Parts: sequence; C-alpha cells; structure tokens
Amino acid sequence: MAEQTIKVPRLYQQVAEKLIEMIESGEYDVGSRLPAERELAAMFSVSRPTIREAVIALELENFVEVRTGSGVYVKAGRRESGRLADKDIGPFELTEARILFEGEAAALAARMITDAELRQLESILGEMAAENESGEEMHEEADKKFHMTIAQATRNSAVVSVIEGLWDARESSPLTRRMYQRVRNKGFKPSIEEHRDVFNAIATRDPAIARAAMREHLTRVIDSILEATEVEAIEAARSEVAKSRERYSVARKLG
Amino acid sequence: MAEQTIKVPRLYQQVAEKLIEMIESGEYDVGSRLPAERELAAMFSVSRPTIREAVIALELENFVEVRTGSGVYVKAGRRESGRLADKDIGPFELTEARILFEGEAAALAARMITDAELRQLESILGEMAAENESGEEMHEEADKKFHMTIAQATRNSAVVSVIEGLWDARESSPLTRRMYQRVRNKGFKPSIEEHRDVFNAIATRDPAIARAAMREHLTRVIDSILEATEVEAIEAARSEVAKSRERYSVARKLG
DNA sequence: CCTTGTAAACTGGTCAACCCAATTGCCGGG
DNA sequence: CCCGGCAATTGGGTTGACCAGTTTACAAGG
Repeated sequence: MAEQTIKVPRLYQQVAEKLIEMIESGEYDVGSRLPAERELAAMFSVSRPTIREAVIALELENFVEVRTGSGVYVKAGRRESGRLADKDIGPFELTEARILFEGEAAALAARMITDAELRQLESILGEMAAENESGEEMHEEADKKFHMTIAQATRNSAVVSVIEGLWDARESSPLTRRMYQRVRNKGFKPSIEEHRDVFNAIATRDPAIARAAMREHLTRVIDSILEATEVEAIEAARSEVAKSRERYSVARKLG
Repeated sequence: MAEQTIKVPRLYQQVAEKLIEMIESGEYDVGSRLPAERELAAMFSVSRPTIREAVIALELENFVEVRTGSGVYVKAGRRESGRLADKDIGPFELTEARILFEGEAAALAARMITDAELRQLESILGEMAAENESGEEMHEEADKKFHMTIAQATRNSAVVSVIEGLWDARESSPLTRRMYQRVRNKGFKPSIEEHRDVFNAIATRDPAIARAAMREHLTRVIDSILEATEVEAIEAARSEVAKSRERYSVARKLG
C-alpha cells in the first residue's frame, strides 16, 4: 500500500508551467517571439496539439498573444509572477480577509459550538494528519473541513457562505491557483500543531482565546505564502494585518 | 484602407462561448456531464482538438472539471449554489454576520483610510440626509455607498467583495426582502447620527474605536429589524426570528 | 435471486501527418 | 534604391489512430 496513485498533471499544464517559468525568468523578452509551435513541440518532446493547448492556456492568462501566421509573442503585461489581473484576489488579500473574518467566526463559534461538533473537529485533526502522511494531493480537504466545521458551529449561514467563498476563492483564477500550487509544492502542509492550537482554543469556549488562536494560525499561513512565493512586496505590503501589532490580546480579555 | 478584415475569432473561442451560454442557460445542470468530446465535435461540426481547446478554456475559467476517462462535468462554483445570492439567509443572520465582518473591516479601514476617502465618506453622509428628506426610494443607495466606501478603504478586494455580497444578500430571498421592506415601511431610515458616529470613529484612525462604532451601529440595525417585525416574530416564533433574537445578544457580547 | 468479476464499451489524453491561410522575407527586376 | 512577387515560415484546423483510465453490462458463481 506504499503505492500511491500519483496524479500526473495533464501534459499541456506541465508545458504551460515551464513556458511560464521561462517567460518569468526573462528568457524571452516582452514583445519577442517564442519558438515556433513545431520547434517547441520538438523541444518538449510532445506533439503540436499539446503545445497549442499550452499556448492557449498562456493566452487565456494574458501571458502571450498569438498572431496568425506570425508567431506567439510575449505580452507587455508586467510579468514577474505578480501581476494580478484586475478582478482576481491575491493570496495575501484573501488570507488577510480570512484573518479578520474567520477570527470573528471562531470567536462566535467558541460560544455556540456543541460537544458533538468539538469531537468532530478533533477527529478532523486526525484526518489531516493521515492526509499529510500519505498522498499530498488530498490534504487540503481536511483543512477546509476543519475551517468549515468551525464556521458551521456559528449557526449562521451567512458566515458559512462567506467563509466557504473565501476558501474556494483560491481556485477562482489560474493565477491564484498557481500561487497556491507553488506553496504546496514547496512542501508547506497545514500544520497539525497550529490547527490543534485552534481546536484547543475553541474548546475553552472563550471567544477572545479562540479569536486570537485563529488569527495566529492564519497569520502564520501568510508567512508561509510569503516564504514560498518570495513574491514582490508590493502586494504583500497591502496586508496591513500581517505586520500589525494590533493583535487581539488574550491576556487583556482574560483579565 | 477603410476596409478592415474583421478578425475572425479563433474557432475554439466561438465554441467555448457557445458552451458557456449553454451552461449558463441551465441546459446542463451543475454536476452533470457534458456530451463526449467526440459528440460535441460532431454537434459543432469542428474537430476534436478544437473541442478540447474550448474545454480547456472553460476549465481555466472554472466552468467545468475534466475527469479523465469519465467526462467533463459542469462545476458548481461558478454561479448557482455559489454566492450568497439566493441562499435564503435571514435578516438576523445577515446582520449578525455584518456585525462581525464589517466591524473588522472598519477596524482595518481606520488604519488604512486616506484623507480623500474620509472626505468622500463625509460627503456621503450629506447624500444620505438629502435622500432621507426626499424620496424614500433612493436612500439605501447612500447607505450602501457608505459601507462600501469603508470596505474599499481597507484596500482589500476580498473584503470588498464579501461586504458587497452581504449587502446584496438582503435581496436574495423573498422572505428577507419582505422583512427589509417592512422595516423601511415602518419609517426606519438609516440614521444619520449613527452613521456620523461611525464616520467620526473611523476618522480617529483608531481600529478599536472604529470597530466598536460599527458594531454599535449594526447592533442597532438588528434592533430596528426586531422592532419592525415584532408582529411577524410572533407568527413565526419557532423559526428564524425567535432563535436569532436570542442569538444576536451573543454576538454582541463577543467584543 | 443476488452478488461478484471481468471484459467490453466509452471517455479523455496524446500523437502523427496533413492541408490551409496569413505573414514574412528574400530576390530579382525595374 | 524601390518594389513586386514568389517561397518559406508560422499559426489554424482537421483526420485518424492508439493509449489509459472509468463505467457499465452481462455472465458466471454463490
């Protein structure tokens, strides 16, 4: 059973990935032409249809522009893994919002949660550990389940919807998807210890403690993303919360 | 010179567009399988590679999910069961969520807001007053604008999108809409004083003060709804309203 | 009768070779 | 030096075939 079905990404995705790397590394200047599809096919040892699929993927992400009969050209859009297309939400903004909102959800959940839900939460920690051990692919499932269970414990469907939306938003655009993928590839897995801390905090049924624990956990998530993506500070700088000292003080609330 | 050959969109784009239309028109339910690539190819009278390209486009935009050996399935995330809209969220849940989330947004906004935005906020107070005087219809516009301006001051698009979603959610279910209508009919208008308090609090640029003010404001909103719907609350005593009535006091005490 | 295997049918994944049309570039004639 | 035209190059799209997972139907076995 040591054998795991390693999910082989589709070929065009691998090719697209490599092409993006090449473009981001400046191997092809903006405005310059990429090698012909036939050449690329030879380079990557794949067929031309596969190359075409990859090119289309890059085209949809605004990395390149294809001119019929001429070639595919690197688009002007400021490259360097950063350029968030207007509409999509970057991982930092996303996680910052989660710090704010899930912190409050945890606080409310601490007040409302039932013993049964607490047991369920704890069992999810087990699942998470199991997933971390085995296939890397699934491990986010338990993580989501953990956070959603807390959300549901608030007994507020609006809260549940918002938090689920925030979670799913990471899959919303190819760009953010790639960023999270990068984080995963770097070996960052949801820390059991951190989640257990959150669990313990909620188990105290003290809102302030629960909020502080959740904020702490998500703040570390931001740190992970930062570390993994060595991303331009421009976007990260927007995250005031990440560097803020205005953390909720557990001690203050306890007194 | 005047004659320009209209650029014919690439074939895969045309196909992708048609497929999106079909999906959005509900021709294929979420979770259901689309016709096989070979069938689609026959349907659109194009080759299979072209269909594949179109499918990849939909996949990148999160419309569908491709399962090898099985088929391509319509994804849920995009619309339908996704957003807060048509989720049937009661007014109390909604406002409770706003207390939690907008409170935090206000706190963050207090730290981030620019002088220009502060001026804009203040001018919205003026609009609100004007709307209260004249037609009742419009006055919610200024109210929304007020809250959205604060959200935008956080410089976090995830926060903005969540708060806008929460606002629009009041139009989601018929029940919720009727309740808000009732509140308006009872003569409850967004209080300028309350909003000015929030404005002043944010102007101090102190997160804690801003959060408290926003929570206070929204807590009063819940009171208004409670008061305005008291009769209804008796009818539906065992459902939402009664439960929420006891609930919101919990949220209030969290801070 | 129900269960269980297993093989066939189906579906996406990929490849190879081919034709077409637009673009580019070279080359020779003016 | 300029310009027209032809040929090479490039993307756009097609056909047909084969492979590898999934699903399904059907028959053997309990």
